Amino acid sequence: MKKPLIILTGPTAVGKTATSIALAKRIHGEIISADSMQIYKYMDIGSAKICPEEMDEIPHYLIDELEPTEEFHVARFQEMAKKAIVKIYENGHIPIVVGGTGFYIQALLYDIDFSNGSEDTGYRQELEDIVCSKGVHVLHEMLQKVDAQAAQNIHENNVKRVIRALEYYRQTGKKISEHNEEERKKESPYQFVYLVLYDERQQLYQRIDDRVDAMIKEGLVEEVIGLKEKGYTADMVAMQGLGYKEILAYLDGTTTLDEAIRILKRDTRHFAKRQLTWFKREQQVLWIDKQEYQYQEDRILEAIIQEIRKKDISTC
RNA sequence: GGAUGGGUUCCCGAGUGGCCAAAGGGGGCAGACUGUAAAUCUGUUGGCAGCGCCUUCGAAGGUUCGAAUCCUUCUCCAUCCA
Repeated sequence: MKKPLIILTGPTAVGKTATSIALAKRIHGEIISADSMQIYKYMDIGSAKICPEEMDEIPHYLIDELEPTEEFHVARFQEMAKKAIVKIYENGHIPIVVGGTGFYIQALLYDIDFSNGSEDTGYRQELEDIVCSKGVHVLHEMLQKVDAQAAQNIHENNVKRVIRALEYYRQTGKKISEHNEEERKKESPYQFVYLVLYDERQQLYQRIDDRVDAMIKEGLVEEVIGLKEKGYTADMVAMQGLGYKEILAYLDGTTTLDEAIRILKRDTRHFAKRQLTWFKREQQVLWIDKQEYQYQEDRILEAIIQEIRKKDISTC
């Protein structure tokens, strides 16, 4: 019998955190955050991180584990999350993966193989130089020569992905398109329930706007000033998160605060849309439409519990 | 009251006789995604229907084979002079 794994996700600001705590308490779960930003220390307000009081005794993993200077990526997430899962099983509890980073969830759920080498900064730099001097088309043609399928899948303007495909070939001698093809066929090693909290667009966008306003009130600007004072700069991955890059632009005098807030709201909406697109194409997801339950938390929770029971996962 | 500049498709904004349903940007909508993913990238955006038709460039008239583009009047906005 496969081991149980519950995934509770959805677009940003839909209300995952509150529901996750209620669920964890109900089914003896422990929470693993699948969030590319909440892993970082000192970035609390902008990442909408759950605070210790809200956790309400429920153990949380992958929150506040890294310094903003550290790099975080899928492979690392997967490694850390798998360790957390083992620990939770040892505790006799059920792991609940909560967070909005669909890519990370997929990597964990299907145990995608990322074992082939680490990034080769030298080679990447070399490729970036080619883009600068000769343009994106030349780089794309290089990919065309070694992996025609990948070249067809990846638009030449998507330099990051073209570089990764080239890097993959260089490190492994294999085509990334073939690797992806194989990984795609994988079956999940878990007995899982993939829940996506959903709300209609208008409603969601309103919540996003309200949440950004609330973040400003809670001191997002001060938080970013603090990070700046600690020496964290815009070029670090952590500082490219929503809420940080926009406020940083304001602090650097590039925009006014009002403009920064406007952009932040807009970018967050765009982000929510991308998340929804991702979940739509994921297999076996169960959508929990909040409207259907009149936005009542207890009814939403009941619906979730029912879905979990259908999968024969113990909820005692 | 006079002078000048201007009113363009959801918004900003180009276009000064045909190649204009109208550049470009924004926003919206849709999509991709297998080591930066809160990132990166793509498509689409008047209506109906098969490169055809219909409505659109402040309003109404006019010139012309043909107008968002020229003329007339009206209207609104901006700035300046009284």
